[in-house]
Amino acid sequence: MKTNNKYLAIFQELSDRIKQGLVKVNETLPSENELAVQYETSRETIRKALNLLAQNGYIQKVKGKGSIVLDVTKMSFPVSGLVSFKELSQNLGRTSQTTVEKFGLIKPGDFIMQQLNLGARDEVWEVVRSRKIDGENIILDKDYLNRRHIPFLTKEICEDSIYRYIEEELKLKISFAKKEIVVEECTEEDYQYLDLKNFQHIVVVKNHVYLEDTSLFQYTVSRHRLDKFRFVDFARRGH
Amino acid sequence: MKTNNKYLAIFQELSDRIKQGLVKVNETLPSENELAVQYETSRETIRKALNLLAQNGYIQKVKGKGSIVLDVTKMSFPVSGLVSFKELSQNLGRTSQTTVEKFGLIKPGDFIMQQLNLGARDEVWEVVRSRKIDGENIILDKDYLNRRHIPFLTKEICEDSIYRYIEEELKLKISFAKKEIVVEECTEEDYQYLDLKNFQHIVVVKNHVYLEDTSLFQYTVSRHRLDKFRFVDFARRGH
DNA sequence: GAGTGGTCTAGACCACGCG
DNA sequence: GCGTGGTCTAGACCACTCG
Repeated sequence: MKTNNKYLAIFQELSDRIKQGLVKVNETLPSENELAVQYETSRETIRKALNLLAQNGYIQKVKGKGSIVLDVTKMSFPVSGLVSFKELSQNLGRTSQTTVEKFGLIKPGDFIMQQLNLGARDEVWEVVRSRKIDGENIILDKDYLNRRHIPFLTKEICEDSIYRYIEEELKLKISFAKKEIVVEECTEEDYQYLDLKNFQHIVVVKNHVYLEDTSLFQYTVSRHRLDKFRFVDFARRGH
Repeated sequence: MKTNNKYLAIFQELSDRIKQGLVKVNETLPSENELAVQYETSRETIRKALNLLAQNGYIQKVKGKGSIVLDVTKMSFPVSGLVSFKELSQNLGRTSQTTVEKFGLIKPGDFIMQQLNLGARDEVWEVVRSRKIDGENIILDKDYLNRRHIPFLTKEICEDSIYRYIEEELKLKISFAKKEIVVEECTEEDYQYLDLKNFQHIVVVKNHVYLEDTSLFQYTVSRHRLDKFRFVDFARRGH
């Protein structure tokens, strides 16, 4: 939202135009020199903006030719990166509902202690939430938050969005995550909280989430019913 | 492998050091100004290298402090991005074996025509390969390659690596892919070629792969046995 | 040969963390 | 106040595409 940054503003403007289809797919953008004149800035600043566009799949830069606009409509919606459920469902525009199934401050067991690099004295917030989409409980989110970073938390916050609270109220900066996707057998807990039909397996997304100062503050497990799971990504081949 | 690029060379050197543990986790790298002196280059060039390190999860840059080294050992290895099976299994260092189950030039059906944006006259190479790891057939790869881009192909090439052939022999530049991960019910074909035990579902990774000139040349479906599937990624939260 | 993007430079000013 | 990374500039040379 900051408009201090010239290159971010340019990136926003160009990506919006591409998303809205105002620029034709497979045609080139104006050259870097032209853009530099148009935006009254230097070429390096334009290049920063264009590199962002390329990283996010909006354009393909070809040496000697120009920056070709890619078809971004077919992507439907990239769900890679680090996005909270509330942000995700808002983007999807689907009716969704969150139920807090478990909430409390606990002394972590060995597994969680290890996942969060905790000492014997540390406490964590344990939050288990089910997500209902189009009338079915489909996702079970289990969060473990280090109390050192999140001293205070309520059930009401968890019903809304933990990330919103952390970023807007606590002013902490969530920075990056190590993410793992695997498939596991359903547990009793899954059957208890989700509408699982006859599925015996469940897709599990595990996240270790870090703050800007590189401290690990959250371990999250997101369990998705097989038939409703979808992960979309844009990948570049690095040379 | 090119060492023309100063910033790439610096990125390689620094990432190697971090991977080998020669730099301590949670300590900072030398400052950008120091590195600029050490490598006899300008600060912007150093910053290009450091940005690459940050994007790939090696460091976290903090304003006013420095570039903090992250623990890259716990990542095992990120399998995101765009990597062929041969490259992947080499990185894993596991015994693996590829069997070409089907190979030929076909007139594509409606579905493949749509996936590859083909016309009525176009032909595609259809390649079905099973991958045996540690004695079990676990992955079924189905590739569809546009003959306009790959005029010639042999079974022997498919037994080795199609990507190696495309990049090293044909000198084509594979550039980016749109990737989707879902879970589907097993098909007859899955049961025929894979050691599926009693699993009823299978993880499916679908890729649309593009060349540097943004032309779509390949549609790939990679079907993984549930219990052996694992996807690891490093994600940054964009603001 | 003209135009494109890719790399690199040497400087400048700013916002932030820390003592 | 000092050092850090973040942004921005104006210029340079190169490799590449295309007519």
